[in-house]
Amino acid sequence: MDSTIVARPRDCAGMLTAIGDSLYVIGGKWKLRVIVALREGNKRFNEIQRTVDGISARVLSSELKELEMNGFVKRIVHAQTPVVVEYQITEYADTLGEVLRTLAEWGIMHRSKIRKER
Amino acid sequence: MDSTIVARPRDCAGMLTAIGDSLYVIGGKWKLRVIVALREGNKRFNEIQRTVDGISARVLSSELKELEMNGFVKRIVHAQTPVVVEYQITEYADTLGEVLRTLAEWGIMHRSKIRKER
DNA sequence: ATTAGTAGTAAACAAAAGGTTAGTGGTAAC
DNA sequence: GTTACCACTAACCTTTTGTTTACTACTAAT
Repeated sequence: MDSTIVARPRDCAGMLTAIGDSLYVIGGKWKLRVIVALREGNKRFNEIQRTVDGISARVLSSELKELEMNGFVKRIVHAQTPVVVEYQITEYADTLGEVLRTLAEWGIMHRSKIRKER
Repeated sequence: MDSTIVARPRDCAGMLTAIGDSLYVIGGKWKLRVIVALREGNKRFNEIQRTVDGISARVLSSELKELEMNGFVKRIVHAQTPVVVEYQITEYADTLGEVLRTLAEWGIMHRSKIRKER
């Protein structure tokens, strides 16, 4: 048993720092989308770029570096002709499963609400 | 029974558009934090600004306008001396409950992981 | 009488995020 | 022999986001 606030941030302050922590790592326009693309089994740079609609090579490159630094992705270089680079999703990225699920569900719900309102 | 893809986006394309839809509305640095602050019962402009650490008046003002446009917040003006403005969270904002919960839980988990790694 | 709180807005600016274009050096298909 | 794919990256530019300061016009406390 621990007495520190750890599991359920019902209080506003705890909720705010916890959500702040999440957004610091997986916030922004692209990070979650790249993770979703990789969960499907996509692996190569251009493949990811084709899957994640609208992302530029420059931005994808920097997002992948940050995702690697945070332990969501492993970069594997096959030093052959031509150089093939694989991006592999890690087990740690699986901890985002619920976040992705609830976000996707909410997105679907919201879209259908908008459709009805027109 | 409907045959359209609606409930569970296991496929990557559906997941990507659904998450895109969510981020379009609740993405960015501040939106979810302002919603969390309002869920606690906070209501007035300066009160929200004090709760959401780091937000400037200008940004809070524009975030509140967007949140109002998207149906998460109602702005209620009590035209008295001095003018008091209440920001009330709507029922629709409650649909974000699960999203907030999973994000907060992940944030807590991630922080403790980082702590262990040091 | 000064200070602080009420809810903001305008202006000017800085910083962060993102887009576009062009290019590397090699292979492989048409 | 031209085009296209591979995995990027540098340079430059635009857009978005955010900060700071100052200001409104009135009230309540010290």
